[in-house]
Amino acid sequence: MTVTASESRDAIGPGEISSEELVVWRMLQRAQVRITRLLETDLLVEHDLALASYDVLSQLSEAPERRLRMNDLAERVLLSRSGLTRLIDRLQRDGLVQREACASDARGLFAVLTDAGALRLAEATPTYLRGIRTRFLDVLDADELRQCAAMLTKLFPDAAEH
Amino acid sequence: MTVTASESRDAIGPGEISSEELVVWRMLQRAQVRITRLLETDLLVEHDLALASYDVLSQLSEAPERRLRMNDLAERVLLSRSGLTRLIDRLQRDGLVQREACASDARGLFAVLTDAGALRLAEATPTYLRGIRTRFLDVLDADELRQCAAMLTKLFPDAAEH
DNA sequence: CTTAGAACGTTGCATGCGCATCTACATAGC
DNA sequence: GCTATGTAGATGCGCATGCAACGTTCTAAG
Repeated sequence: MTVTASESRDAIGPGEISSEELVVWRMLQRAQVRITRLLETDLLVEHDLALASYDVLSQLSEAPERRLRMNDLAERVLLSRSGLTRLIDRLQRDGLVQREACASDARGLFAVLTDAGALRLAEATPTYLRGIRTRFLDVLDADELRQCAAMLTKLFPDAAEH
Repeated sequence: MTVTASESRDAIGPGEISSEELVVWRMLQRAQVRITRLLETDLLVEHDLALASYDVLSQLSEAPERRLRMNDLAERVLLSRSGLTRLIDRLQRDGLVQREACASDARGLFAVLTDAGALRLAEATPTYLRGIRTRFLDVLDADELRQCAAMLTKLFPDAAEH
């Protein structure tokens, strides 16, 4: 079952995938995990803020009236509804976010960014941007960045939203 | 820290990052998370195998004598040592892997792929390859794949190993 | 109006992970 | 040889997450 790249362009299994292609996928996985971890530890060390928390604050700060419905927010930060419930619990406990009822739908709640949350976000943002720049953007030139964007758009046509 | 100014006309913060660049990063995050989740649920549904478990089996199958030191394996699958200890516990309980002492270093252990593990891997591999192909490889053409590989190599020069 | 079904958010539960710590062994310095 | 430091792997613990189930509220069919 060892994947020996004997046949150059040949299929190595039912998937018709060359070993070079597989390597690209593995590299992508490794790169993404490693960059994300570096970013997260930066935020944790310098601002005691998890990456998921940063994402929530960031999304809220860009939303109209600094508020989003729980469901909507969960989708944007790629969390399950229950996961977001707990995360908002923590952020609310820390005073960075608060819940507000929704007038038009009694089932719904808004997560609203507080002033303290906006401040915390502003403090952490330089760290976040620096991390992305040094680990990702600086390494690629303008052409590569365009190519990257094009590929990502093909991979997930709706990924550009938000 | 190297400031290789990406020459962005509309720098938006202390990090000198344009909003387009930030969007690329967000898209990358979203794409990676979503592809990984789809892949994982495929494996879980069809073979009751987590992605991390698949990675372990896969790495072992490619290693000489189907065995790797715990430490080495942990690095390859991007897991902490304790995380790998528990994962190998589970795989061993399921008979897919077993631990063997290391002759040259009494502290060390090998994780060894069993025949049952190799079989399970063989069963799951078509699902895995199909997922990567349909969600990733099929979407990109040969040029894009080369560009992708080039970028990843720049991002992590050592990411190509294994 | 009534009722069935869907949607929103929360909760119980199980899981999987990382950090700090521990023990056993290895290696360098004396 | 003997001690000090480092390394391999396991363990206690806490935390974050997802799934399934629940109550509440909205919506559509009759």
